[in-house]
Amino acid sequence: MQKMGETPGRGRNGRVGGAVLTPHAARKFAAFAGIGAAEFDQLRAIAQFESAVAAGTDIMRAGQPFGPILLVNEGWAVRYRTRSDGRRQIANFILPGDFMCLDATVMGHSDYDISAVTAVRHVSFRVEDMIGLMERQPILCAAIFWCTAREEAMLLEHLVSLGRRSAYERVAHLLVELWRRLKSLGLADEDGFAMPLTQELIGDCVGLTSIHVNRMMRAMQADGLISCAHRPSHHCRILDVSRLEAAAGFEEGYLHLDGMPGRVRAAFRRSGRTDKL
Amino acid sequence: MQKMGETPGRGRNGRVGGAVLTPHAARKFAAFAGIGAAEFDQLRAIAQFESAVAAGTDIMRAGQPFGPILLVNEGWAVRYRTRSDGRRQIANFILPGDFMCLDATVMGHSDYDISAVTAVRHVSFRVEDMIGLMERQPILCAAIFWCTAREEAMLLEHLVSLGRRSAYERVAHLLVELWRRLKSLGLADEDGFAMPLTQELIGDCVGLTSIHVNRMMRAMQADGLISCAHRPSHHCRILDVSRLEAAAGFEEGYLHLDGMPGRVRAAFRRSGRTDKL
DNA sequence: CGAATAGTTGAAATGGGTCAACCGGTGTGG
DNA sequence: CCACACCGGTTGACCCATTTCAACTATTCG
Repeated sequence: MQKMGETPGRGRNGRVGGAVLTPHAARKFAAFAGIGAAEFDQLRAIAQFESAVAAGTDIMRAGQPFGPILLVNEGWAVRYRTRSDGRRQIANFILPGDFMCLDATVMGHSDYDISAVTAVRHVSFRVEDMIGLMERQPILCAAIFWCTAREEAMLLEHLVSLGRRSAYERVAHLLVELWRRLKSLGLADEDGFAMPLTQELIGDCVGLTSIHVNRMMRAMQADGLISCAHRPSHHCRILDVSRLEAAAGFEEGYLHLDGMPGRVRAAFRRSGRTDKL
Repeated sequence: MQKMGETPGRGRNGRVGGAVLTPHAARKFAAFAGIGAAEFDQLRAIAQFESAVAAGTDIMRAGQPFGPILLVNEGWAVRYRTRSDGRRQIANFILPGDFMCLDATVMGHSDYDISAVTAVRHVSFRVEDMIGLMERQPILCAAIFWCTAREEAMLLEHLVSLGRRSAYERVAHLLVELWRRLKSLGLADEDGFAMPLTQELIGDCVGLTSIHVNRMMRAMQADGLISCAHRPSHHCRILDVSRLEAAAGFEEGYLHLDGMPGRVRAAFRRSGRTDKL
């Protein structure tokens, strides 16, 4: 969590207005909200430019007024809160295709920090543009509402972990969740994924000491559930998915992989005006 | 958490279409989103009827398809998740003026349970009506979005409690939060509030045993921070607000008492069509 | 080469859980 | 009207999961 500031970098594809979006968000919208390419293009049209920030950079700071809404093209970020004594609690990890600062649409300032875990590339949307689009295209409004509802569902499951799961279960649950999310993005293999998190980040996420996270992960290795390699590129391999999920008490319902129900989609489309851009 | 079912009761004021809404929601909307009486009346117009349920009744069950969106007129409810082994984690307490099942606008089924802590009166909104209204009146859409964003902010603070606060701090924090919320509704005195929660509910909220909640509350009494009376009507008196808040590590920012920023309000109103009901 | 970062391991301390008993009020049925 | 059961709160003794403190290793970076 270091110096603020981003390389406004409009990288290799950084034209203003209609910046390049990585396909993750489009796939997510298509799968869950039935958003077609034509509709998604309207979102793409108001994208401002792409920025690239280095690992460790602060992207948003608690108490500060919101800037633009951001959509991650590549890389991992963390959203967290810091207590006055310096102890930290991570709310969630932000992966490609996830929005950051969506609540800028209705709130003046942030009550959380976000910083880049790995190098991150993201595009910006002006709040006013986003509001305008949501009004013109109710189905996109629904899709964005869906994103926040799903995020809240994941936050609730996280709460269950902290309140009612053992240390072993918490770590296992986090690993399964990350793997599932990455797999749905096409960013994980069948048996594991590239793991950029330190044990300290994991601890700050699941409410444990990094030391105890270490012990739990070594226990899981001893139990034949996972195997982790740090060098050269941190990788986490899941040796037995079903046993790991059982150990975590994992139930996938909260990920809402079933998408938006038809009747809702219909209600939102009824007055959609696809013509009027 | 007992039998499902509500008395469709359209109580003493239960006409269909424009049921009576208690002023809590209107005040909340006015204070935070700048929603005027005329705009709020459009919400009132699509309210279906009022229902009354007894304490302990299940209002929503995890895995079930959503019914209508509900707005609490009176009473307390809990939203929680139950693990397969029966352990329970409470997400939040629902007070007068709060919506329930707002995510029915974009999700098919619930991943949480809600049940009535006290007797509860609430009004229903058909999902389709709510979607229609949000499209016609962007500023009401914003207000509802604001409700969910604020709920998420409170959930995040709750996560901080479970992950990074001691038992004593957690209980203190919950008490302060409840008192503040009730006070902003005009439902608490300067020095305390009527407390319908059992120590078991408090424990399920803050991730502790009811036994340990008891110890913490007695310690807080011994420390001169609070004083609780069970009979006849459970009441919690706060003896020293600032010391209690200090003990809790309470920072009010996450309650977002400052409301929606003007520029957002302006953006949402720009295309508002107040005429077209 | 030396410093900083991440992981690993052990021993001791502790916060909160578990088990068990008891109390007081309230409601119910005989 | 009383006896009894039940629920919620209260307290104590003991136990164990996780933290804390401390040391050591391997690796990367300047």
